[in-house]
Amino acid sequence: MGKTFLFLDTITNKVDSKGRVSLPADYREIVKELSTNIVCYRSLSAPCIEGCTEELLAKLASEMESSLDFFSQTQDDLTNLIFGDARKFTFDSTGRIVLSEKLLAHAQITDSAVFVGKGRKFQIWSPENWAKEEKRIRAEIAKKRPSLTFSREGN
Amino acid sequence: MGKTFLFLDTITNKVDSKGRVSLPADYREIVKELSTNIVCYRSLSAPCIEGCTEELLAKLASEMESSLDFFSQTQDDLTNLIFGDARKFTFDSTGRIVLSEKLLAHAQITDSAVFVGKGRKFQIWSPENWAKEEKRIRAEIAKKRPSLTFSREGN
DNA sequence: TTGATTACCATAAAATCCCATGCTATACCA
DNA sequence: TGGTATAGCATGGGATTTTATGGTAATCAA
Repeated sequence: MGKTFLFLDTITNKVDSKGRVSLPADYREIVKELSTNIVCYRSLSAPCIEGCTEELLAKLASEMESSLDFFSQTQDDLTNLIFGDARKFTFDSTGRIVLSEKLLAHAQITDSAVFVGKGRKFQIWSPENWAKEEKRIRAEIAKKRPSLTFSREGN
Repeated sequence: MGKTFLFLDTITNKVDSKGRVSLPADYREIVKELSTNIVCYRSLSAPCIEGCTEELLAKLASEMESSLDFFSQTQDDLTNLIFGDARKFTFDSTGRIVLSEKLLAHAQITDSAVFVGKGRKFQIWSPENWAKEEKRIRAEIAKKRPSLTFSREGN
């Protein structure tokens, strides 16, 4: 059934005055392969845009579809937040999507966007925020698992 | 197999003196794709209009038929309310539906309508009420999952 | 016939598509 | 191995299509 796919790598592309960005070629490949679409929304936990396949969101929707959930208040709140914010993004023949003003503002992106693969999902950051975030993550990891650090050349 | 479809995004359109509103293009696409209809009714829990595909209501109806659980009586009452209130809305060649006085009044909509995607369903709010509601939801979610909140400075 | 509802036309703005160009990484050949 | 051809990708700009929305005509019911 579900084909395996992973959003990987970290790629920086330019955002032009119309808000257009090239979706990394590998991501486009996934979309075509699964004949699905890309869906993006403001991350709830960080100043970045989050993206995934429409498929993944649809699965979420199906789980909330049963009659037991039809009238649930909490479900209602959650779905409003997620689906109300998310939007489908189709790319043109040259592989670009147009990010909305709302998303760009949330991620503080102006003229460059960093795509960061996260497996089933991916994130889009401004170069500045991503630099900070990456540093934070590495520091966090180093703190939690000092045994993993073996060379200092990276930092 | 049910095709995947999702009502997404938050879109504000004008309501003219006749009660006409453009159904967002993406929503129209879904209706055409599934060759179904849009059904709207007064929300039972909020001052807004709720909408979904005719298909979904049909599914809800069959689930109620076979549901024997403890709460079925209550749910039965709720579905009665919905089915009694719901009406089919077809859009014209320019993509507009005409909302009834009853629905507009319930949602306190005068000259602008905010469509909020909820996955299999969507809601229609007045801009004022939606602003309040969105604030309420975000506060609610933040309370329940404080780990999700972030500060703009980046900690 | 009159009031109300529904269908159709027109226009401006916005979103989308497509062509052309430059760049980069890989393949290929001497 | 080094230099060059090639294919794929990113990006700029302009043409085209869609969409929202105001207005008018046609249809229906009382």
